[in-house]
Amino acid sequence: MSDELNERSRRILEAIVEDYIGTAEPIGSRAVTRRHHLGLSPATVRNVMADLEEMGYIVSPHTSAGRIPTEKGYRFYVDTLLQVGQLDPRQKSRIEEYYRIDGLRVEERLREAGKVLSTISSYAGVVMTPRFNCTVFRHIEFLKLSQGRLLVIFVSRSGLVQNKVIETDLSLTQSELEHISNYLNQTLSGLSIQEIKAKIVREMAEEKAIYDKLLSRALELSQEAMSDELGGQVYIEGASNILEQPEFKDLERMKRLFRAFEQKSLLVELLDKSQLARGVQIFIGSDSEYREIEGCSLITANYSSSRGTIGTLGVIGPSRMNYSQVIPVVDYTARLVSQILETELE
Amino acid sequence: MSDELNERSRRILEAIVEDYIGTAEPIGSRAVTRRHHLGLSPATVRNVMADLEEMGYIVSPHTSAGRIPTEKGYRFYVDTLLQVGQLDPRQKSRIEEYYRIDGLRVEERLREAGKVLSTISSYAGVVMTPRFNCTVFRHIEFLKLSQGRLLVIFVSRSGLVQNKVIETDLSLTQSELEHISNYLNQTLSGLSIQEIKAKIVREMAEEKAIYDKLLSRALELSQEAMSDELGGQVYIEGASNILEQPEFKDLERMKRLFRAFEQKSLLVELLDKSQLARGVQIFIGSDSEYREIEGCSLITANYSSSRGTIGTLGVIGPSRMNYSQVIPVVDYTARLVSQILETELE
DNA sequence: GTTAGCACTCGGAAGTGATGAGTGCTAAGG
DNA sequence: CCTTAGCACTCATCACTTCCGAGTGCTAAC
Repeated sequence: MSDELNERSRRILEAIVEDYIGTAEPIGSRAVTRRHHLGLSPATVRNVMADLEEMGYIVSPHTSAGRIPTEKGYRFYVDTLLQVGQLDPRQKSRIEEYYRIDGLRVEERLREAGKVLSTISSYAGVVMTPRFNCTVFRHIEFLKLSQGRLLVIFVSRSGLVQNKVIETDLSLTQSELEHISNYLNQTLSGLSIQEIKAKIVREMAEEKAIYDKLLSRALELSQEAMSDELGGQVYIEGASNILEQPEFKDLERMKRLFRAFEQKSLLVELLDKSQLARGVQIFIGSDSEYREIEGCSLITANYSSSRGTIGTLGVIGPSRMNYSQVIPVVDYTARLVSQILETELE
Repeated sequence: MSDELNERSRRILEAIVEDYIGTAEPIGSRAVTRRHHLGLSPATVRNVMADLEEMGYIVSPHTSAGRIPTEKGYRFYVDTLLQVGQLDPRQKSRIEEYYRIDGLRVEERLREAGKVLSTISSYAGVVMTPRFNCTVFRHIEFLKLSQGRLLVIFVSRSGLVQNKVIETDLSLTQSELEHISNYLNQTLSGLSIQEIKAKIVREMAEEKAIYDKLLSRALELSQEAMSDELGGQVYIEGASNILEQPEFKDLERMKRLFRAFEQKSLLVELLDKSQLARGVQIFIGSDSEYREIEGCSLITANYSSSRGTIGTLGVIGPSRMNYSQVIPVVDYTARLVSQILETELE
C-alpha cells in the first residue's frame, strides 16, 4: 500500500500535512516550494499533488484553493512519515511542575492529569478511570440503606473508592453485614477482581458443602456487588481549550463534538478499545465510524500499575493536530500517572 | 423604586420582556401594539419606551432597531411583573417520568436531576452535591495508604460517599484504625457534622482527662478528617443544549461561558450563596459581578432532607430565559429530589 | 521528466443601492 | 395635557456587482 508513493511524493505529502497543521489554511503548490526547498518548481509539485489527490491523500476544498489532507492522508502521515522525537525536557518539567500536588484523591489525580494534558497540548484532555475489573481489591464495606437496598463501597489497592447500590432479598442486620465485610476483607485482600470473581464462582459451586450460613451469604452478596462493570468513567478536561482551534468556528461542528463529550458512551468505547493495545494509540476522525467526532483525532496511552494496564488517558483535538508534539506528551503523562499511582499510594 | 413606573409603563415593559424572551429579536413600538392590544398607538408606546430607556430598563442595540431589556429590566420583570403559575401537570409527569430510575447512587441521582432540568428547560442543568457540613453522619472508615497517608471514607445518612486523603504523623496499624473507625461509628451515628465538630472540640478540651490513648487518637484523626470543606461538587448537565440558543452564535461569548463551566469555582460561589436562602432564587447576569456569565441567568432552588437544606440545583441559561416556565420546573425538581433522597434512602 | 507560460476558476473582500423596520420630533386633535 | 398621525431620518441587512489574487490544469518547450 505504501509502495504507491515514491520518495518525492512522500516528502510533498509530508510538507502539505505539516504546513496545514501549522496554518490551518489549504496549502498550494507554490507554498510547498517556498517553505521546503525540494529543488522542484511549483508546476512539478502540482503534478505530484494531482496524483496525491487522485489517490485520496489530499483534497482541495474548491477549485482555486490549495489542498488539505484527507483522513487517509493523516493516517499515512502518522503511520509512516511522522517521526516522534523525545519529549523536550522543558515540556517535561512543565508537565511535572503542573502535576506536583500532594494529598489528592485518585480521582482528583486523574482529573488533574487531564487538565495537564489539555493545558500543554491546548486540545481537550481525556481520562478514563480504572475499570473496576482491572483493579486490585483492597477493601469492601456494606451499609444498609432501606429494606432490601444496600450500599456497597469498594476501595482498590491504589486508593480508588467506588460505590454502588444493590438490591437484595437477604434481610441482614447491620452487624451481620459487618461480619461479612470483615470476612471478605480478610480473605480477598490483594487479589485482583478477576481472581475474586473466579474464586466466587468456584466457591459457589461448592456451596452445598458450606455449613456457614454467613459465608454463603457473603458469597451471594459479593457476587451481586461485583456483577457489573463499575468504573470506566470518563473525565473531559479543558474542552473549552479546543474552541480556540479555527475548525470550531463552524458552530454545527462544535455542537456535535460537545454532544459527543456529554454523551461519553462513544468515548468510553474508543478508550476501551485503546486499552487493549500497548503504547500510544491514534484514532483519526471516523477511523471509528463515529460521525460525531468527524474531523477529530484522539491520541491515547494507557496508565498501569505493576499488575498491568488499568486505565487510559489522552488528548482529543482536530485531526489537524500537532501529532509530533502531542504524542510524546501523552506518552509521558501516562507514565507519570502510572508512577505516581504506584509509588505514592503503596 | 418601583414607584417610578406607572401601570402603563409596566405593561409595556412586560410586553417587551416577554416578546423578547419569545423571539430573541429587538422589539419595536409597532410590535408591542400589534401583539398586545393596549389601546395605544405606536407613537405613544414610543414615548413610553423612550422613558423606559432613559430609566435604564431597556436599550436599543442601534438606532433603527427595537429595544431589548437590560439586566435592570429583567430584574424588574422578575421581581414585580412576573407571575409564576402552577407547574403544568403534563410537565410534572414528564419530569417524574424522566426521573423514575431505581438503584442509583446518590451522585447519579443528582446528576440525573441535572439532566432532567436541562432536557425540560433546554438550558443547562446545574447541581451542587451536598456540602459535607450539611450532611448527617452515617459511617466513617480509615484505610492506610502509605506511611503517613490515610484514606478516609465518609458515608452520609442519605448514602452519599465521599473520601479524602489526609496526612498524619500518628503511626497507626490498620487494626488500630479499625478500632478507631468502630468507635467513631458507634458514638457519632446520626449526628450532623456540625454537631460532631462541636463535640470533638469539647472532648479535645477535656483531653487531659482522657486515659484512653486510642480515644485521643480517634479525636485527633477525626478532627483532621473533617477539617475542610468536602463536597460541594458541581455537575453541569446538558451544557450543549444551551448552544441552541441564538445568543451563542457569538463565539466569544460561548467560550466565556464554557470556561466558566469548566472552572466551576464561580458557580460554586453562586450556588453557595443561594443555599442560604429559601425557595427559588434568581441571579440575573452580572447581578453577581461575574463577567463570565454576563447575559446569563441562573435559577436555583435548594433540596433538603428533614434536617434542612443540603444542596442546590438549578438551571443556567441566557438572561432572555423563559422564567415563568423554568421557575416552577426548578422548584418542583428540587422538591422531587428532596423527597426521593428522603424516602428511598431511609 | 521538468518547467515556464497561460487561460481559467473561484472564493473573499469591497462597494453599491434598495428595502424596511424602527426611531424621534413636531404639530394637530381630543 | 395627553395622544396620535405624519414625516424625515437612521441604519442593519440583503442582493448584486466588481475586482483581486491565489491556485489550478494543460500545453508546449527545454
